[in-house]
Amino acid sequence: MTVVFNERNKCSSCPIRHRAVCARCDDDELALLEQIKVYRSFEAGQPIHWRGDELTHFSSLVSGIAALTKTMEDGRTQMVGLLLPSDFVGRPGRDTVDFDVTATSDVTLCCFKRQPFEEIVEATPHVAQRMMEMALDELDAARDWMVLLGRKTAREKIATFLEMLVRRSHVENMSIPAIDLPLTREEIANFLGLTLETVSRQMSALKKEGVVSFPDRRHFEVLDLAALHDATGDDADGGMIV
Amino acid sequence: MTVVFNERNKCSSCPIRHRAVCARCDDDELALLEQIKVYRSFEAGQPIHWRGDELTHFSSLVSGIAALTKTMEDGRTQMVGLLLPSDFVGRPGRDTVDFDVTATSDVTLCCFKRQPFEEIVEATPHVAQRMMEMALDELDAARDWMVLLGRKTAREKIATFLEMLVRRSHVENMSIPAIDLPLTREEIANFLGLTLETVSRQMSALKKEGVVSFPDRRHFEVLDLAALHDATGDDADGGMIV
DNA sequence: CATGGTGTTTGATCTGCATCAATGCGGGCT
DNA sequence: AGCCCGCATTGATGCAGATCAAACACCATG
Repeated sequence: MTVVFNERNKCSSCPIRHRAVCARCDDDELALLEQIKVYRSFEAGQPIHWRGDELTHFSSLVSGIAALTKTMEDGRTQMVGLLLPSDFVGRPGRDTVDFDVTATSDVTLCCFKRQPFEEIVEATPHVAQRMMEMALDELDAARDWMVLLGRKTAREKIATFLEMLVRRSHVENMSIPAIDLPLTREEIANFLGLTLETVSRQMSALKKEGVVSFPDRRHFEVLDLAALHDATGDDADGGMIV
Repeated sequence: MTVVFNERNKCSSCPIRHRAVCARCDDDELALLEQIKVYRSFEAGQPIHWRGDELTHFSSLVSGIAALTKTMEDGRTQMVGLLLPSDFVGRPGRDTVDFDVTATSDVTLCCFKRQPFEEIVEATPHVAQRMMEMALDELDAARDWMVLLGRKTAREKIATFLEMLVRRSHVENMSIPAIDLPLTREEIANFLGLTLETVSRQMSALKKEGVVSFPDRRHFEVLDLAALHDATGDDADGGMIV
């Protein structure tokens, strides 16, 4: 399971770094987690996990971006999840996943060996509960995503995607900083069920309209947040949870 | 959470009817569940639950079909889940859902009052574990669905949908019985991210090719299972879990 | 048996996005 | 500097599926 990024997942004070696992753990439990913890690094583009392979670790993303993708026989691929720092990968009770996990930028993971981790999950209700909470968050995100894929126009898809990035980057100051655009055009296309050309065209259109600007390929700034939101097709408070 | 229909969810011997809840419960736990159980009926087309309303019950579907849908401001709607008999609705730890639940045929639900049910979930690890298992099944289904919505052609969508119904109806004898087609063309369209006209056209095409036949609006027969599978775009053993 | 209503099929046309193709841009290398 | 290579943009064209519109099947009801 992967999990949405939001404030409540963060836990900067903890060695394991993620409230997902540790917020309510006592010292003994934390010590246990420390024992089975191991860091792993991946370069941009490197596969983290192949579809169908045994999942030997649960892990949480410390830095970088990773993508969950499914690919059809003929090569069409669809992203089915996007991992940002503090997101979690793992499926209690399952030992495989049927999608690929790939690092789209340099990634470091904090991994927990599967078996001991599952024992902790089973033994401590609050951890099990947290895992359930994360699974449900993920499910909500997947459902919003389904609306996007099934019913939104290319323009709406792009606007929704950019707005999601704005929300996830939760900018405190209102100084319109450049926001990280962590994927290539092709990856964005696979995320949104489009082609890279359409992604590029729609971004150009939004730029021409003065809604956003792109200082470079890997960043963007929102110039008119209201206009961006209008373009998403979402109602006032709704939108993707991802 | 809703959950996929498959054999392991069924539990015909049990009063609550669903292994989802009861398979590993002892007599005391079953008695407890019996106490908080109440049946509710809905007519075809009737709303079971509105988006945002408080979820007062967990329930499992005893008979009929229900759909989870999300609707955009301008009326575009996308189905994000389909409930068949033995499927489960409920989200441990959450009290609302952000989609509508509607009966698409006459429906009876076996409902459990929320609070006592959650207490049971918290107290009995194997029930909590089963809930997690169901959430993950659902997540897998949602992800397959995302590939369908984002990357498949209309023809592939229809074929995948029909094949899913075949799988879920798990026909024992090979006598090609008429399989239930539990949705209107419009509902199928909302399921697949298409228009009803396109659904109708693609079904006609498959009929003309001798892949399937439609004895009436609400049933179909598979004449050439291999051809149907070829049309899905899935590889040999893959496909939707739903 | 006509009547109306709902859901379905089929046809004609339009259009948004995919596809094919060329050009542009920036960053790393020799 | 000059070159290349990966990625991005932009243009021209085609097509799958949407949209608009009409006919049709089925069922209930008077």
